[in-house]
This record gives sequence, C-alpha cells and structure tokens, in this order.
Amino acid sequence: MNYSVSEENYIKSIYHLQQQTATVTTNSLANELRTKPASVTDMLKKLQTKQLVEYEKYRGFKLNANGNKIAINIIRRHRLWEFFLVNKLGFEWDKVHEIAEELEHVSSAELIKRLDSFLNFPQTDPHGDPIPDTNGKIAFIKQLSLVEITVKKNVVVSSVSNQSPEMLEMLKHYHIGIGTSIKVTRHFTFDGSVEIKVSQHPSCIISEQVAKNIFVHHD
Amino acid sequence: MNYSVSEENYIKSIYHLQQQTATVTTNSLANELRTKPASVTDMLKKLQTKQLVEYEKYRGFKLNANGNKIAINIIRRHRLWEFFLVNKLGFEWDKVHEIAEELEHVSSAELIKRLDSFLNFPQTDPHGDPIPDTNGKIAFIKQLSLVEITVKKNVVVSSVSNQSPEMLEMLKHYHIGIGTSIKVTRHFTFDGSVEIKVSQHPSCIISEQVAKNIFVHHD
DNA sequence: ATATTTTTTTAGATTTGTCTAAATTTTAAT
DNA sequence: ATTAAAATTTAGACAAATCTAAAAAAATAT
Repeated sequence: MNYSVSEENYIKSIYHLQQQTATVTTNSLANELRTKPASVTDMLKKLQTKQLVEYEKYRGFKLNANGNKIAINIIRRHRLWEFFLVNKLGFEWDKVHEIAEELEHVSSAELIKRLDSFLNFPQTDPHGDPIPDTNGKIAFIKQLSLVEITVKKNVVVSSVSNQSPEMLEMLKHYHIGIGTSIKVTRHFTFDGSVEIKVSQHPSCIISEQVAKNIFVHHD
Repeated sequence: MNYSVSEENYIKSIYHLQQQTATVTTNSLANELRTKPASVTDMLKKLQTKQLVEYEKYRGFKLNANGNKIAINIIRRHRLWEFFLVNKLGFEWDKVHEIAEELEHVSSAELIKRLDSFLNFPQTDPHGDPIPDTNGKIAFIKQLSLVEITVKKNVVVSSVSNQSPEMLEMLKHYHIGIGTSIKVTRHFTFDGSVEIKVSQHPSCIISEQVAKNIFVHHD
C-alpha cells in the first residue's frame, strides 16, 4: 500500500511524539505538524479506517503494529538520505533535515535498497540517530548525556536531542558536532554545569541545560 | 517561485511536445499526461495567470521564456538524478525514468548544485540526452540515426528516441544500449533495413523502423 | 458539585486538481 | 456553403487536505 505525503507526515509525527508519551493528543500533534486540531481529527479518522492507528474519540491515539512498521520505514528513508546528503554531497549536518523531509517520500523500495548498499549500510545518521534496518529493527544505542559522564573519561558525541537553530549555533561555537571527542573535566554541583575539553580547543563550561541535550558514547 | 508537482509535470510535458510541434494542442497534452482534455484546459488557465504559457482559447499554447526556463530546470534535475541512479546506484538505464520522475520535484537548488558536482558535472544522462547546465544551456548533440551512417564506420549509440517497453526489450535482445559500439555493415535499399555488428556478437539485421530510432555519434 | 477553562470534535467552507457531460468552436467533407 | 466530425471549453461535481467557527466533551478550579 502507498500513502500520500500528508499521511506519511502524520504517521511520522505520531511516531516521534510516542517516543515521549505512549499516547498522543490532538493538540500536540497539531502543534508538531504546524496545523490545526480540526485537521488532525480529520486525518485521524482517515488513518483509522486505513488501520494504522488506534483512536478513540477524545481519548488520544497511537500507531498500531502496522502504523509503526510504516513509520519506521519512513524514518529509515529519511536517515539514509541524511547520511547521503552529508557524507556524499558534503552538506553540513544541520542543513539536511528539510531536504531529507522531501526525499523520504520518494516511494521506490528498490531505490532505498540500493542507496543503503551504496552508502555501505550505515548504522546511524549524521545526527547520531540509528538507521532502522530493512526489517524495521532499530539498533538500541545507550544514550548517556554529558551530565551523566564521570570525569576524565573520553567520550564521543553521538547525538543531540534538541536540534533548534539556537542549540545548533551554540554547538558550533563550542566546536561540538556528531563524532566530536570530548573529555569531561569537572562537574559543578552548584548549578549542574559541566566543564569539558574538546580536543584542539581550550576547556570551557557548558550549562546543565546544554549538557543534558548532548548524548555521547564511550569510544 | 515554487510550483506544485502537477504544475511541473504540465510544464515539462508541454516542453517535450514543443520539440515536435512549436505549438501544443489540448488533446496531445492530455494524451501525454494521461489525463482528460478538460483538465488540461483548467491547468492551462492557471499556468497562463502564472505567466508561464502563451495561450489563446481553441488555438493551442506554448511556453513563454519564463516557462521554458522552468521546464529546462526540471529536465536538468531529472537527468542528473537519472545519471545518479545508473552510475552510482547501479540501476539499469531502462529502469530509472519513473524514480527520476519523483526525485525531480524535490525543490532544493543547493541539492542539485551539489549533486551535479558529486557526479562530476556529467554532460548527458544514461539515455544519451544532454543535461542542461545551471544557466539552462543545452549542449547541442548532432543526432545521426543508424540509417544515415555510412558502412564500416564505427559509431557509439548516444540515444534512443522511442523509449517504449517494446523498443527497449528489442534493444536488449540485440545487446544495444547507450554507449554500445556499433559498425554498420550494410544498407538494404529494398526495405531500408540495416545490417549491423555489435562487438562480441554476430551481425544482425534491424528494420528501418528500429534503425531510425537509434541515434549514434562517431567515436 | 458546579462552574470555568481547555481540549477535541463537528459542521460547513475553501483550494487544488481532477472528472463527466453538455455546449461551443474549429476543421474537414461533401 | 452547409453539414458532419473532431477538438476544445464550460459548467458543475467530486476527493483530498485544509481551515474557521461553533458545539460537545473532558479536565480543572473553586
């Protein structure tokens, strides 16, 4: 079965919101999709008749097994394209989201199969998020934020949960990107801020709020 | 300005039909787009108000300078993606049209700029058609069909004008594709058929009708 | 427990792109 | 020059996806 761009965007957004809360509300989805609650209700009826969501009036909704499978496939496409844009076309990792948002709706399965192979079956996208495999399996990556890292351990940035332009600007200022090596040198208990050392750069102190959003793994 | 997928398809189809006849009719466009004449009339009014076509009721229509520029840009995108699909992802050259048909509508100009550079600024797509440059300039490639080639000259297939599945099947049978080296060994004046030799294969005779559709250049 | 606020849904309208059927214009045929 | 045929356009309808405004239900506050 084939779904419209609009349907796919709804499915994807429901999936993303479900990572936070098991069941999604009309308002939050409207907000996520920058549309109106009434539109969400309309589309949800449609997705319900297409057997993609469990939906009870006034009670919120969630993807069923079928909807989940489709969501994961869209995410797979999105992340493979992001990888392509950064690693083959040389885009900056913070510039690819919108373009991948369009490319992900190109529907050929053969295309994605070949793209995956061309890219050498990458495990994570440029933001450090795992790329689901053909069967929809998503490698679990233990997410440790910088606030949880003990001092003097070398770690590598694997993902950044807040991707607002303001956050990305700040990261650029600190010379932090996916793959950047970092050593935590000190935790300040007073305000939770963290002193870090990025190789080639002088140590600096980042607020707890920023540290919470930077996820790393041990190298 | 940004155009819808549907608008872009109309623009592209008008452009293609204009290669044959300077002014395009409602019926021929409806036929090309596999839609109904009434739909064509509707869309043409829209394209007229958007200043992309010259259109007079009952009199046919053609792209104006603006429309032409947009058409060429769509074709540029299409052909670059086709090149990518064949030369990077390893698709067969006769399998890429539909996928490129979707990819061509992804609107980022930066994407196409980088794709072009990633592909090393290719001059022609896998069917041998020239890829327009950034300014919309299309390299003119002298098209000689097999019927016009004098015997014993080595030539290389550069494009095939009829791309119906039947034609492509036949070409595959004769081991002919873009880039294939061919030597014309004989012209039969009785029915216009042509004897050719494809390297590594025994000579064979193709009908005038087929020969007319195979364009080559001297190597 | 009732009233107020917030959330969600319904009803009805709008836009885009399409269609069918009927009307109009052009072209071709005698 | 009429008439018949073909091509094109108009009129009106429809589906998808959206919206606004009003109604209904649920959550909350007193």
